[in-house]
Amino acid sequence: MIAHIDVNSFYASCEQVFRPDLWEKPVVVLSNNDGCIIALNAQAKAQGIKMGRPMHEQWEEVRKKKIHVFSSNYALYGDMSQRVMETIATLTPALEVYSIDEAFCEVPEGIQDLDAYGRDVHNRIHQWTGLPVCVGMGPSKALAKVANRMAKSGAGSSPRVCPIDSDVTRKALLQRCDIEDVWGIGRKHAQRLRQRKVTNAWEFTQLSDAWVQKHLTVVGLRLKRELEGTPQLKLEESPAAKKMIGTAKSFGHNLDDPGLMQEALAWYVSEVAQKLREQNRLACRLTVFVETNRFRKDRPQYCNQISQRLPIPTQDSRQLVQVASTMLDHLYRPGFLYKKVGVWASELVVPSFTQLHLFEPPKKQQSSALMGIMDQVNSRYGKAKLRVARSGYRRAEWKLKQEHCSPRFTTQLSEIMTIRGNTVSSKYLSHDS
DNA sequence: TCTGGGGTCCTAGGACCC
DNA sequence: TCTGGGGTCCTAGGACCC
Repeated sequence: MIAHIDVNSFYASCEQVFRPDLWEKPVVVLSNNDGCIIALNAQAKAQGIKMGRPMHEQWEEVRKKKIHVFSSNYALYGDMSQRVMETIATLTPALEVYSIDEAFCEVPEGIQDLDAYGRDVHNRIHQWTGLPVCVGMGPSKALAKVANRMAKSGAGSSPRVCPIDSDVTRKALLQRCDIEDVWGIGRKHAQRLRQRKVTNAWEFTQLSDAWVQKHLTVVGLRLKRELEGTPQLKLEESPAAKKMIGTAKSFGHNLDDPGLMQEALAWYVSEVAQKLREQNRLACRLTVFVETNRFRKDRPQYCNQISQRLPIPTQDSRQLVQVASTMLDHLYRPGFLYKKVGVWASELVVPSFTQLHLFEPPKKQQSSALMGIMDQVNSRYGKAKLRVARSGYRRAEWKLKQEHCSPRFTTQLSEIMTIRGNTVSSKYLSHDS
């Protein structure tokens, strides 16, 4: 039996944990650049706020309804996530961390009362981290996901908990699960299925294998089996090695200055290089791309990318920045207002399996010693304190906008809360609290 | 004016091999 | 008039996830 656990409105809930003044209040969290709403709690939903909509259309409404707004604070969410996962690990023999706010785990052998187990999981996480979760259980991952969905909508056996432990409940819950809400059915597939009069998960399981495979590929077929109760997906206890590592962020303002774009790119490439070193991988291929703002109908649009195999696989920030910079020179066209530049490292290899170059002697040791020192300095004194010269002197002119960020309560000593007597006080709390 | 970021997997089609 | 078969590798694009 597999359990699926996820935190309700994770980002919004993280913001609320350290702000008792916001408990029971509507809270939303914004995407990078404060562009869109990417998380909202039940109170904000109840006020009619919608996920994914651009903020510039909603500011007025948000102010009028006194919704509390936060920029995303990944230092906080990442740390809270780790605490949740560590808590779940105390209640299961096997855990798969599926995303920042979700996990699959094995229900321990010999558990008779699934409902009680689900409540235990919920209570422990709530007590240890302050975060609310829902727990779904079923014989396959997809069914555990459906069960979780149902737990959220209150169709479970007790609040926040829902086991699928018989064919009767399986059928009943699949019938209550809209086709759009099935894990693996996105917007396009849902549309196509609706055209075939398939409106819920149960009807999906009644389609022929041939049709499903033809229109939804083998992935869809696998999903159908999972929903029928035959597990197709194993619990992945150790995270798979990354196949690509990249970063691509919108600028705070649109740019036409190639020098600033080079700075931003060098910064992103350095982040990617650091991740490569953390994960002990060398990149054999680098891809750089640029984009203008596709929403601006009044401006000419341009997007393009270049991908290049590296002569020698590397994780050295300097080499990667240099290659990427030349690629950007080729991509840049004057006369456009650029919104985004991005970079992906791919064809990642383990250092010991690296193919040597016939003509260039390896300089690996120097490079890795220098990069090692750079990483150490930065981990001690702060991100990018030591960096490639090309990046980041005029960062204010391109970095993303984050005007509503909460403190890094759990990972930065200078930002933790202070508590005096029975009042919670912090310079970050709003004045009316 | 302002519209996210970081990924994975699958398929089709073209280029190429003998 | 009639122009093969079996295979690999690569890329682009589309779908999905959180």
